[in-house]
Amino acid sequence: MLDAAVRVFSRRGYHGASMDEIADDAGISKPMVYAYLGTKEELFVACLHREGARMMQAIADVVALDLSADERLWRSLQAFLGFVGAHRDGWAVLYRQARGEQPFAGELTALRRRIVEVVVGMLEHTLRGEGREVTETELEVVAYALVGATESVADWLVDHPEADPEQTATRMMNVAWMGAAQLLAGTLWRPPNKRGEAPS
Amino acid sequence: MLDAAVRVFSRRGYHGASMDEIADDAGISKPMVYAYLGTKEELFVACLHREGARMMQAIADVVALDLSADERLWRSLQAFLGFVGAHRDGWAVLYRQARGEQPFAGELTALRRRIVEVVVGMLEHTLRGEGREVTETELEVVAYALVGATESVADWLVDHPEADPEQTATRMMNVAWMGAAQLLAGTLWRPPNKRGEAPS
DNA sequence: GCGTAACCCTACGCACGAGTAGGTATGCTC
DNA sequence: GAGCATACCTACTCGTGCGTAGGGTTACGC
Repeated sequence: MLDAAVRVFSRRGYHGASMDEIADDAGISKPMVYAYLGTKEELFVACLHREGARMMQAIADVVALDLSADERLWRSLQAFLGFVGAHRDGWAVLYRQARGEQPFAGELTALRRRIVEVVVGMLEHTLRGEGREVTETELEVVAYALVGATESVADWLVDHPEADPEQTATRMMNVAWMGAAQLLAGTLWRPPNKRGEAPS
Repeated sequence: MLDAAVRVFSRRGYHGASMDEIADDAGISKPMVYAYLGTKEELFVACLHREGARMMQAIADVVALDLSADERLWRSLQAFLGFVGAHRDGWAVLYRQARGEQPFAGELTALRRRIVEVVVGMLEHTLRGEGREVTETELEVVAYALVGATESVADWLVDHPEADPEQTATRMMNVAWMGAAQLLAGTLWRPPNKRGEAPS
């Protein structure tokens, strides 16, 4: 039922998808779709929520495990990339469609916010262990960078079906974690200060 | 003229924007829009090309400079984030709208491909200098990760107008470059191999 | 067998917006 | 000043697709 909607939305885009086609794909008629799931907008939101919840679940399952910081990150990346690999349609709906349409951008932002919070939590947890202090904004930017990097690689993965999600996760680690490891160790990169600018 | 189109597209989205509104915003009438810029689709492509070209130019200008690897990356990040900060509408059109719509996804993929190639070039150039060998795929994944991370941070920047693009670029460096620095130095993260999996 | 109710369909109304036809004003040529 | 071209607008046609009204079909009660 929702599956059909997700398929069609992912093929045609939100606007390109007609309720007729969704009904057709689901093997029922249009009024039934309206009876069960309401308007097109409600239907799309329902898809969004289900796919989003599934994704969060896949990640949360891994984060909940009691693992070392690096392995937890690696496993999360695997979970995320694995999920995207296995639910390409859902991913397309979530990230390629929802983002552009104002009515849904908010939903997506909320989802992403939850993911970022998970990542911030992981970073914070590790930092606490190391006894270092970092500002909230700092963490947020880093988390956004990690999440964005992973999303981008997920996109790449969708376009390269021959690639192995697990190996890709490992490659991600080679950028993300090695960078984060430096940060956690307190090594900072500083801009060259040639023109005598006053540091903030 | 195109400016008005970019504004409206960024506010309403591709489908949400009506030619009437674009004409109105531009201070002319609809037939004039058709006379000057053709159909809605052609108009959008024109916006895409202009904004894309501007962005590439902003980056290319910096990449062309003869700089050390880290400073070049940092300056590129600054150029990119600075551009996004200064052209939020254009960015919204490019990345939030074009991505979801099949007719334009190709254009965007091409643009992104060019950016990735620039990044791959930077990485390769540096690696050559270090005398190390890495596979093309490896580089591509890393480049996608960097580009994605930056796009994501750019999005964050759009939603946080109070943030300073330059400082944000520096923060990005703290993830991207410190990670890349490890890679360039040949330090690799390897997955824990608890369950006796055969390494590939 | 007939009423009735649950269920699902075909076929439509209606709004919206892309693209255009035909008219009007302003300036330029002779 | 008549003829003409250029620049622009108002007002329309027409397709498309969301949402629904009203009809057919099956199953059950009496």
